[in-house]
Amino acid sequence: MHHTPSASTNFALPLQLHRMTADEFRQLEIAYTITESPFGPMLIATSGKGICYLSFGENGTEGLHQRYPFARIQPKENSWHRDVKKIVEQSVFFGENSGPDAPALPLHVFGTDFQFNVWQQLLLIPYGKQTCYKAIAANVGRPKAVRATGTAIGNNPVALLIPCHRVVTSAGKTGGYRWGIALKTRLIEAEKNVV
DNA sequence: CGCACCTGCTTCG
DNA sequence: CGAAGCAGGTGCG
Repeated sequence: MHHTPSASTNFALPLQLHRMTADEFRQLEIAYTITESPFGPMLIATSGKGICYLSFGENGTEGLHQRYPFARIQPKENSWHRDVKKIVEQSVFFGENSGPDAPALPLHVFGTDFQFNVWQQLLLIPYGKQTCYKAIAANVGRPKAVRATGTAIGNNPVALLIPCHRVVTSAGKTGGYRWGIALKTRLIEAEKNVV
């Protein structure tokens, strides 16, 4: 029913997951852009070390400020923002941008050990595939913590690139989604309609 | 700080 | 449908 996440895939975005230290978390300088995307308004935010926040359907910075309460946050576009925008646009038509010009993107996220482990597992789910919460829980060594895993997935700060939309219930239902179940369904469908 | 209590993108009976 | 199960957050002493 579900697929075991695998590290090898033809559609692998060159993403590097960096863990934010507590110190960095307190001294954060964040630049963000809000732009239109095929999936509605998208907010992209970066620290000095990588993409630290990506959300849909937000037209303000409430969520960003809530996530990084100590950060200095200002609207300012940089090349990482443009790379993300390009990836999201191209992915609709060509799958993940895995060609020779695929930009290597660093992600910079803050979370507990448990959360970080869960998010790392998400990056192993191939484009167009799905797995279930139970499988992720097992993969981080906490087979019974399925519900906690759902919560951790829901707290993923970087939507889409950390593909929490590829996790569905064991029963094959869509499950929940922080940015709305409708969007989750759309993202899953979009990944199906690609060569 | 320590602890009781509550809430979730679940799962199983 | 309810209970199990568990990480994280909150609030109170």
